[in-house]
Amino acid sequence: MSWSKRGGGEGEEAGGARGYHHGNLKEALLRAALELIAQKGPAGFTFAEAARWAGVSPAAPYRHFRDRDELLANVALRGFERFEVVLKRAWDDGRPDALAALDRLGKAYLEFARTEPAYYSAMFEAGIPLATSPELREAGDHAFAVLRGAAEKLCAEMPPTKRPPTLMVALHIWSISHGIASLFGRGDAARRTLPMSAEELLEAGVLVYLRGLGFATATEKPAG
Amino acid sequence: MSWSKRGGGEGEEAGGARGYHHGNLKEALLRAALELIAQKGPAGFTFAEAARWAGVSPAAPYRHFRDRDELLANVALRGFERFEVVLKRAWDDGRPDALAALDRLGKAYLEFARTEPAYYSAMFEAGIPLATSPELREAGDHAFAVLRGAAEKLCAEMPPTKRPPTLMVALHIWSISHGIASLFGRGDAARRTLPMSAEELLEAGVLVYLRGLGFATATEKPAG
DNA sequence: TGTACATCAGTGAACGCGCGTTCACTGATGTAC
DNA sequence: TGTACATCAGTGAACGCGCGTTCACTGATGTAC
Repeated sequence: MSWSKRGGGEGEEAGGARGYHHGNLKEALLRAALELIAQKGPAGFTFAEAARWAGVSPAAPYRHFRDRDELLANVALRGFERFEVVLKRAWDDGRPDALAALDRLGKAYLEFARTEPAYYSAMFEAGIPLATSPELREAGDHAFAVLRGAAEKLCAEMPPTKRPPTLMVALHIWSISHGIASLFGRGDAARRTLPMSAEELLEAGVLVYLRGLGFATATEKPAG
Repeated sequence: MSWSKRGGGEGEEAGGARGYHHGNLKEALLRAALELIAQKGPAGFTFAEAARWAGVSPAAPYRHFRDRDELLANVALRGFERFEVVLKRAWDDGRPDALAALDRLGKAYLEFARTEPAYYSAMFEAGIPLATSPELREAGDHAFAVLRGAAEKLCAEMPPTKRPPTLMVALHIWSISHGIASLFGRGDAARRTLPMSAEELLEAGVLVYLRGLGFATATEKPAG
C-alpha cells in the first residue's frame, strides 16, 4: 500500500533508527533470542530459529554475529546494562537513607530476575565466560559496582573502628540476592516454592546480616 | 580371549551387579551423562552421545529411559541423594558443637558444587522442575532437610524469647551458600573470580548472619 | 539333567528433521564526479 | 541534476551432519516341565 518501504512504523516498534533492507536486523535478532530464551531456556535457542523469528533467511544473521555464542554474549551484555540501570534507579544514591535504599535495591534485584528471566539466565546461567569480551566483563562489573556503592555507603555509616571490608559486604549481599533469585525467584517451572515471598526472605536476611555487622537497624519489626 | 563374557572386571568398574548383554547399561548411561554434562554443560548433552559413550547402539537407551529428560532427571535425582549424604556426613549431627559443624556443612556444600559440577547443574540449573517426579522432589527435600536440621539445632541453642523461625534460617543459609557456589564456586569457565576463597566468603557471611540472629559466636577472629 | 519356550536387553538399519554454514547472487542505499 | 560505481544487508538454494525415534530382529539369560 505504501509507496516507500521506509515508511516507518508498520507494526514494528523499532528500537532505534531504521536500517537497510530489513531495518535493524541486529536489534530484531537480539529481541528474538530474548524471546526464545524466555520460552525454552538458553539451551533451546538456535541461530536458525532466531532468524526465522526475525523473518529473515537463515544466512542473514551471519552479517551481524559470528555465531550463536556471540549472539548469546550480546544478550548477556545488554542484560547487564539494563540490570545496572535498574539497580541504580532503585538504589538512588542511597536516598533517603541507606537502609531504605538497600531494601529497594534488593527488591529490584529480585524483580529483574523474575520479570527478565531470559536476560538473567543469559547473564548468570548460560555458561558464558565473562572473559568472552572486555565489554561483557565491563558491563558485569558496572552492574556489580552498584552493589559495591551501596555497601560502601552502609559501611561509611558505621563507626570506623568496627567497619567491615566493603567488598566483602557487597559480595555477601550479591550472593544472598542471587541465591534467593535463582532458587525461588524465577518465573519458570524450575522455581522452588516458598512459605513466604522471595522479597520478604531477602529483606529479612539482609536485616539480620546488617545487624550482625553492627549496623544500627531499627528495632525488629514483625514480618508482613 | 576369555571364554565367558561374564568374566567380571575387564576394565569396567561396574557400580553393582552385572546385567545381561552390556552389563548394567542404565548405570553406564548415567555415568556417561554425568561425564558429558561435566564437559559441555547440561545443554550440550545428547541421548545419542550418551549411548555412544556407553558403547551401545543409539536405540539401546530407550530400554531404560523414556527420553533425554528422564535421563537428566535421574542424574539430578542421584545428585540430590549424593548431596544429602555429603551434607549429612559434614554436619555429623552438629558435633562437636553447632558452629563448628555448620562451618563444615558450608565447606561441604561448596566442595560438592566444585567437585561435582555436573550433578550440581543438573540439580539446580538444568531447568528440571522438581515436580518431574515424586522421587526427585523427595530427594531434594531430604537434602534440604540436612540444612533444616542444622538450623534447628542452632535455633535451639538460643534463648527461647529471641528464637528466630527455623525454616527462615535454613533458607537463608541455603541461599547464601547457593549464591556463592553458583557465582564463585564452580569449576567451569563461567566462574567469577574473587579476592578470597569462596569458603572464606561463606564462612564470614554465615558468622555475621548468626551474630545478627543473636547467636553467641566467639569473638571475631581476623580473616585468614 | 535336558529340552522347549518365554523374556527382554541390545542391534543395526532406516527415516525425517532442523541445524549450522557456505556460496554466488541480488538489489537497495550511499557516494564520487 | 544525473550517471556510474561501490558497498553491503539480505537471499535462497544447497550441503553434510548428528539427532531423536521406530522397527523387526537376534541372541543371551531365565524358567517350566
